[in-house]
Amino acid sequence: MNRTILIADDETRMRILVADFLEQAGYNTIEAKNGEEALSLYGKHPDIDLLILDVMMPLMNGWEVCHAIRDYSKVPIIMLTAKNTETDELTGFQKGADEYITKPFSPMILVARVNALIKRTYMDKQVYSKGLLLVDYNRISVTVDHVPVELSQTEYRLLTFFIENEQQVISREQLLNHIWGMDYFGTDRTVDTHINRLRMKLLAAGTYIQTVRGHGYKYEVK
Amino acid sequence: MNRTILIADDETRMRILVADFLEQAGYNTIEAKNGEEALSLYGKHPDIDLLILDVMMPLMNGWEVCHAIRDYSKVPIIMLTAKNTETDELTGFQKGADEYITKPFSPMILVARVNALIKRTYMDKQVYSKGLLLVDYNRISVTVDHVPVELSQTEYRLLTFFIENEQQVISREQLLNHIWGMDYFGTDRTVDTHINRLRMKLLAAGTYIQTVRGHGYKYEVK
DNA sequence: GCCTATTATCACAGTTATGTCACAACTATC
DNA sequence: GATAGTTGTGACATAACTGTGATAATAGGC
Repeated sequence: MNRTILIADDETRMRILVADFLEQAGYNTIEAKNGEEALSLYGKHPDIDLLILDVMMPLMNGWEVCHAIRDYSKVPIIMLTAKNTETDELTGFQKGADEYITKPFSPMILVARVNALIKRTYMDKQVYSKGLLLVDYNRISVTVDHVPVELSQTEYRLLTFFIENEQQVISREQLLNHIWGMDYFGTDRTVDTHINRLRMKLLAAGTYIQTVRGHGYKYEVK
Repeated sequence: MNRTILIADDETRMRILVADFLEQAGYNTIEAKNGEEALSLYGKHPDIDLLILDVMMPLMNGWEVCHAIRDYSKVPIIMLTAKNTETDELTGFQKGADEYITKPFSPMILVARVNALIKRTYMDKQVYSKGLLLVDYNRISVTVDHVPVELSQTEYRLLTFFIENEQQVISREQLLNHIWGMDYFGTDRTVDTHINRLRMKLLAAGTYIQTVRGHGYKYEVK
C-alpha cells in the first residue's frame, strides 16, 4: 500500500524537490503552498499518512499547523526548521512534531527519516487496547492504566488467549489444551492458580477475567 | 552547537594563528604540539569533530596519526602538507584524509575548507541519542552519560541492531542470524554472554537491554 | 442461615531459563 | 611468532517460573 505524504512549503522549488524524491521512494504526495492550505488539505484528506511542514510559511506557520492538527490527530509530522540556533530550544508551543530536520538537508536524509517514521508509526501497530488494558504483541508487553505489568510466559499466553476469545466462556479443559498442550494432564488447580496470579498482576484490570461458576472463565471488559 | 577542532602542529606560531581564525569562525579548538599528543587528545576527547594535522611533526608525523585514527574513526581530517611536488602523488599510506591543504595557505582558505568539510560531514550526521546513550555511527563510537565506552565489533553490532529494532523483542535465534550470520550455529549461551558483556560495558545504560524471559531480549529506554 | 460444591489462596519444591565465569581458540597487529 | 584483544563454549550459580496439594473463602441451593 502506498503511503500519502503532504508537503507544505512556500518555496515551490523546495516542494517539488522533496515531492520528487518521495515519489521516487514510492510515496504519493500532496503539496500545499502555505499553512492554511496544509490544514485545509489535511481536513479534506484524512488518509494522509504523514505531513512535512516547513516552519516559515505565510498565513499560518508550520508550528501553528502542527498544533492545530495535534488537537485531533496523531498523524506523524516532520518539521523543517531553519538552521539557526533557536531551533535548539523548543518552546512549549514548538512541540508535537515527531521529527525535526534542519535546513539545509540532503534529500536522502529526508527520505530515510520518512521511511523510518512511517515504519515506526504504521508497521508496528499490533496492539490490543480496551478499558485499562493494553497489550503490545510486538513488544510482548502489557500495561494496565499505563503502568507496565510483567507477566510470565504462561500468564501472557493465558491473557492473549482470553483476548482472542473475548466474552466467550472458556473451560479449564480448553485452557489446559490450548495453553499447556493437548497431551498435558494438569489439574484444575493449576489453571486456577495461574488465573489467580494473572488477576493479581493485572491489578484493576484483573476483574476483566470473570469466574463462571461450574463452567470456567470469561474475559470481558465492563 | 559549536564544533570542536583539534589542531596539531609543532610550530606554536602556526597553531595559534589557525586556532584564532577558527575561533573567530565560531569553533572550539584544542591544540596539540606533536603527533603523539594529537592522538592521545583525540582518544580523550571523542567529541572532537574535525582534526587538522600538520604532516611534519615530532614523535608521530601527521600521516601516522591519520592512519591510527582511521582505524577506528571516520572523523574528518585535514592534512597540512609541504608545498613540494611530491604531495601530488599520494602513496598508499598517505590516504585517509578528507582534505589536503598545502603550505603556505591563507587562513581564509583554511576556514572555508573547514566549514565545507564540517557541513559535508555532519549534515548527514547519523547520531543516535536517547537516555544516557549516544551512538555516533560515523565515528563508530558509543558514550554513556558522556563517558566514552569501548565496544568490540560484536558488541557494537548487537547494540546497533537493538537500536534499529527499538522496543521490539528479538529472539536469540534472530540475533544469531543477524549478527553472526544465517549459517552460523551458535548456542544460546553465546548470545547471553555477549549480551552480558555489552550490558557491563554500557554501565548504567545496560538496563536498556531487557530480558524477555522465554522470548529473547528487548532494547528499550525507560 | 446452613451445607456443599466450587473456586481462591498459599507455601513449597521441582523445573527451566538466564546470568556469570573461566578458559581455550582465534585474530589482528606489530 | 609474540602479544593483546576478542570470541565461543561448557560448567556452574542464580533467578524466575511452574505445578501441586493443603487449606481457606465463597457462591448458590435448600
